[in-house]
Amino acid sequence: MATIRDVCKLAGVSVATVSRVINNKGGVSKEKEQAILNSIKMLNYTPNDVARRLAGKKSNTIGLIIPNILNPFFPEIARGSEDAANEFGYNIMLCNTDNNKKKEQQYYDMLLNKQVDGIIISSYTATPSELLDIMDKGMPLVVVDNEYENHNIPSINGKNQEGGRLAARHLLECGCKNIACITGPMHINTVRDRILGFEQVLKENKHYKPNLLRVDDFSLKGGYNATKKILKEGNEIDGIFAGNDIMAIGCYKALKEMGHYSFEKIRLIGYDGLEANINYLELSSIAQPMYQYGRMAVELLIRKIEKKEDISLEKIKIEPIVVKRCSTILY
Amino acid sequence: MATIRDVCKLAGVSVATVSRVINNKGGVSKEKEQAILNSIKMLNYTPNDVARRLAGKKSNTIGLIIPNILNPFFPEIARGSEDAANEFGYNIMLCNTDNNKKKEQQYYDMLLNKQVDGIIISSYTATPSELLDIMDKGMPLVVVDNEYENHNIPSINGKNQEGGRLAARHLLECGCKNIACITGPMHINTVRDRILGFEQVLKENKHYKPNLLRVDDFSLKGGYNATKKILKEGNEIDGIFAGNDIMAIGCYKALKEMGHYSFEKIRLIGYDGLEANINYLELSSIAQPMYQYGRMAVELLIRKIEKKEDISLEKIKIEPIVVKRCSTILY
DNA sequence: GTGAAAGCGCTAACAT
DNA sequence: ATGTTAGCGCTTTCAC
Repeated sequence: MATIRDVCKLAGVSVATVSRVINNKGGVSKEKEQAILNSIKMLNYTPNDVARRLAGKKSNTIGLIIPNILNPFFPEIARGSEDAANEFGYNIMLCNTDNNKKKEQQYYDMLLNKQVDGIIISSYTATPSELLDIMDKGMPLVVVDNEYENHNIPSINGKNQEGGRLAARHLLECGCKNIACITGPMHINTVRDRILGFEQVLKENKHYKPNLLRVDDFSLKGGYNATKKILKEGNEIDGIFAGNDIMAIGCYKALKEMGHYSFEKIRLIGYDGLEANINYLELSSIAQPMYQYGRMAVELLIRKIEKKEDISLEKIKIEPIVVKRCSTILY
Repeated sequence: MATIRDVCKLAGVSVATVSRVINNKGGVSKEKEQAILNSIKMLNYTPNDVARRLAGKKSNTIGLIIPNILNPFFPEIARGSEDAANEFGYNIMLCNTDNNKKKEQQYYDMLLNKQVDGIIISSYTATPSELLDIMDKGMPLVVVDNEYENHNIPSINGKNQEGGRLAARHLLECGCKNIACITGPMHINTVRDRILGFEQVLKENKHYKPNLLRVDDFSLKGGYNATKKILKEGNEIDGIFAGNDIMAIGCYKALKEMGHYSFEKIRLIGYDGLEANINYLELSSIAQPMYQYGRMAVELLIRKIEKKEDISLEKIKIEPIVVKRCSTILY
């Protein structure tokens, strides 16, 4: 690979002048600039990112810390981040933590050590003080799919309470009166918010039934088991709000096995609005634009990295929308 | 962050001695070694990867080039790679190409420029000579989910012909006589091989019907459309081999819409064996261990990176297995 | 406008 | 066994 020295020899100038040109610093005569540009073309020269980084510049790399790329929620965030990063000339470093604090910590260290320019993190387990520590070390950071109310940590998050309200209202509009809620672990902020909004609307409409709430794994099996249980207990149910689309699929499976082949008697709505490839049952869902979350996180990060803007107060909240499909709208 | 100089000052030795210790080069007295180790602990020192790389060592980073992380096939490869990489102290740089040659080329350049230690690539479009060029530049490389017969390019790939044969045999065993094949584009090597094996077995059993082959997009919609077409043409069909699981889901959807709610009259088998979360219809499939592909690719790469082994002749071929589920085995 | 030279943090000859 | 020093490829200050 050609180095800056090859270029400056060929162009008959010093390294400093070449550096000025490749960094658009100005103060270089037209002739020399042209000569340098030509030499760069000739040699097919690209400045070495590693050396640049060591000399105190950017590494053009962003770390992406997520729980698990196998969870269909995260590829959308990853792809959104990667597309945006690519447009700005950055690469994405992918880190799966399984919500394991030790792995998470290990990745912070690796990313700091590799001197990435910024970190995007989606985690149920990260505490505000851990994140603030990272920011204090001068590492820009944006949280995705979570937020920290009383701390200056920039984040992109859906309005989960509002999403819960939308789900409740939609099921009520469908005529449901006995609505169950089958959800993931309540220690997850987004989950708690969804339930909060959901129950609020039910209470307002006098349809709140506390015994129709079931907590289980955020997985297909979790949705399946919870649904089976709640039905076997003999509860009268005519609607289900599932904590996410994967659980909703599990619910559907359970319903089907118990003889509910159509959604006539029991309506079902999920959360997230996963891509059609995955939600091919076309279950209704409260959709959030995860791909955009990824994009926005990168854009925010880059405002900080490149323009030194203070983004610490930016807590972006995205409005969810109801996607009405065949599990709530009957034909 | 502490540097090697902070450590050597605190320990009262030279940088070289510290370097010897952190690289386990030996030839350091017990006392000094202990002093250095202590200083490292005190200062919470970690050698800077960027500086190390610039001084001619590894960057502990591996590039992963795939078509699209949104395609449920690739998260498994990504997660397998990442897990293995992590165990060896490496990070993964994620690159989505959409099988676009320009993006692919751009990523090669970025990864070379970033001086990653190796590249894993899954691509329908990359030509052998492009890949050999990269290897010639001293960049270790492993191909996943593809292989190049007459070139010394290391690869991890499923035995696709064998997979096609397994699919055909299984459908025949189920009593199918008029078996359609709905597949993705034939310019993809893996696809061609699957069809080859599939047709071979049908021919051997005198059940080959050339007019029952349909090529469409490797997507849910592709499977859906192809199935509708083939049925509307009035073909007598009692079995379908779908090119991958996503297409199989599309087939299922079409079958259902055309009145085939069970698999009694038309059996269906897909390919890949996607994770249960995604294939919750529990369609039968010819399964390949994509997660392992990712792991093995990293392990191979690291043998080359760390032990300088010649891996250019390693073309690993993985045996697929038949996963019999409710779309071929009826209860 | 241009160049020489120091320095980023580390490794590896080469000396001692 | 240990230290000195010259790079790795780039940026940037400081002279000129």
